[in-house]
Amino acid sequence: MIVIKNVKNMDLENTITCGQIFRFIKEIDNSFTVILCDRVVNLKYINGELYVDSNNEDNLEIVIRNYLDLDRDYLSIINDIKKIDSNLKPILNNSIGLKFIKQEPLECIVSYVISQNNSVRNIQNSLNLISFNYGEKVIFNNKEYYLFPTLDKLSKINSEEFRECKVGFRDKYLVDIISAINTDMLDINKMYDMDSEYALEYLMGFKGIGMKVASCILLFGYHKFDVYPVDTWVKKFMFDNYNIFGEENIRKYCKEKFGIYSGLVIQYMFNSKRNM
DNA sequence: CGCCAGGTGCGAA
DNA sequence: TTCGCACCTGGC
Repeated sequence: MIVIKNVKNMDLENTITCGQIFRFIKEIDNSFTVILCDRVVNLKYINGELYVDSNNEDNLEIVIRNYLDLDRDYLSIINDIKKIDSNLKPILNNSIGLKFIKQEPLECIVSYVISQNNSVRNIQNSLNLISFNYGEKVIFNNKEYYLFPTLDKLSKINSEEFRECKVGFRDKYLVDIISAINTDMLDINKMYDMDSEYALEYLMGFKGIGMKVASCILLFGYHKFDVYPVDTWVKKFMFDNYNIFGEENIRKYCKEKFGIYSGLVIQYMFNSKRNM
């Protein structure tokens, strides 16, 4: 167990449960157990201190600081956005403490391909099945957990085996995309350096990745904050509050108004549906 | 039962 | 280029 002190403006529950990640467990003591790519961690936030327990304590503070993006000043970003549009104050105040989790690109890509036309519960179920069947077993606090499989393991799963993990018609997309990653046709490292617009087009060149999924991958897997998934909730919000209708109009409006913060603003809008 | 879930690919106009 | 539709799965 380690303690990370002086963690300001942290809404751990919202950050974990707002839909960025799928593999977490809310414990009865209000802590959260989260399965990262290489370890299982239990997180508890009390009065500005983050208590972190894990089966693997190597570089634990660094790993968690990076994963939860603790060193970015989200409060000043939120204040900047308020200056751009004061009408967003209620939503922004509601999102104080929401961090953007730095996900592993590979798991992020698989997760969001599965997410298309799917429910959160089904997505979680599929990802847990894939991990159970093909991932490394980890014992933590006397319980068994399964890490998300490595690329090598994933690349050996065929479409029928994916179906057994209840991914449905997305099986073929997964096989093809994972094969592309494995052969560097889809270079998941190169995307860090790509311009957002280019990276979107690049990802959408693969079947099973449309605008929504590509946006989520770049926002959550690569922290490209100028990319924004426009979903049904955001559409409703924009229509109700700005009388703007249609995905393209929403994109244009947000890009002009919020620029490099567009992705954050959109996520705050999405997040607001949960608590307001 | 039928409908829908943080969509996407496909074929038809 | 745009439009409508089918699609695994599980919950309601």
